[in-house]
Amino acid sequence: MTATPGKVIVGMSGGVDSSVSALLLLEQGFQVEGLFMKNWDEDDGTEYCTAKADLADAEAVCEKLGIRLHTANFAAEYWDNVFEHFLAEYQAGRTPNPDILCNREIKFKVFLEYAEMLGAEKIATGHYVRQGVRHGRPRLLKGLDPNKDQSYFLHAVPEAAIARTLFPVGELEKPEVRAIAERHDLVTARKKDSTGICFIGERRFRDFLKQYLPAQPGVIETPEGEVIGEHMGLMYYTLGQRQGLGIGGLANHPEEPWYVAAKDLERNVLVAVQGKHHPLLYSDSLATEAMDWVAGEPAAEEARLTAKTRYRQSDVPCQMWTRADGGVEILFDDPQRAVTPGQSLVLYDGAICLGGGVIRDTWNAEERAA
RNA sequence: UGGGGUAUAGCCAAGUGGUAAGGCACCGGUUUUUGGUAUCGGCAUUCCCAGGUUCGAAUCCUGGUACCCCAG
Repeated sequence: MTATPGKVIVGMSGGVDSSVSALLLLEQGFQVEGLFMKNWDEDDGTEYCTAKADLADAEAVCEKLGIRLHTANFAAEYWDNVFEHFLAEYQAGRTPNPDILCNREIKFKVFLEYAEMLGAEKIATGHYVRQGVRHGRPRLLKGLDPNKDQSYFLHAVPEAAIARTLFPVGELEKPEVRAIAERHDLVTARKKDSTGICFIGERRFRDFLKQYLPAQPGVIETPEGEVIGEHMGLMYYTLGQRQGLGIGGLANHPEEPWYVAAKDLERNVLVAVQGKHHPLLYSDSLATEAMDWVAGEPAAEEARLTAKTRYRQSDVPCQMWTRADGGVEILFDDPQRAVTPGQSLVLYDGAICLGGGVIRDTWNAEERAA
């Protein structure tokens, strides 16, 4: 179908950010329509209710704004292109970030194609990111509100998809967004921010994973090999984790909490250390799988940049080297806590999000020397 | 069945006559479009049991019980 100039489809989640995005685009003169996606077929009653409530909220907002709301179900694509990878990663002992894939594979691919089919020129989402242009090319920039910046989640989206997307709330801070919603009497104005895996929602994590993967219990050891507890299955734990270890007070050990330092898949042993800043929790270098460059290409073969190893941490200075296999190697100026394989390293040049890749290996200074 | 020691919350552990510290674990809230992290709050009317002394006992006395150590 030929694109209609000025026609934008907004991904409406039923939250305040997408609600205000649609509103702002209308005020800017775009021909706006909404799309509510349901990409997870519920397996229990509780989630069914929240998805239903979200749809109802999206409908209410669209009615208020006088725009049309489409609905679509991409559950098959979500399962094949996001969820199966998610499960495979857990099975391999890593800690995946499904929402990064969800953006690349669903919101900025399937949704974008669907919007094109509806005759839209562009899509829009409620993400807190901005766009800029550098050397004549579109750039993904951090959101203005440092507390809400979501560029980490969009680093794997292709440059071309970013160029066709509008991010109306990226130039705002969250309180302003809520104030705008309040002023226009949108039902989502005071709705709590959603959390949990996108489209799946908040779950009791262990119970959720247990439905898909078999758990193999084993023991928890110190790095010295002392058995100090039992784990319910390595996949339930991630590096740096404190909650859920169930290790109480031990005679001849300090009164400090225990954290996951490593997973020994071969022996099915979880290795824990005591104290939040134990050296074994830190690493100063890493290597990634093949990178996704939202900026189109690596800045250079070697560069001084900043990077995040997880969402909601401030980016820290590092040295980057590209590798022939498409991955990069990173050396941080300062050791970073709980850098976790499966999570993504995302690189920044100032406010520009360059791209990122899944962390494959990590090392500390001693390991590099060896 | 000789001697010695210890019994306080799920765990570690303060407290030796004045009305049960602290930590870990766990549970709940907040933060958060992953998993985590962080943060706030909750968590022993009761100190192995039964008597006794005392105005008052986890603390002193008596008798049990359990576990540990040494020696047999």
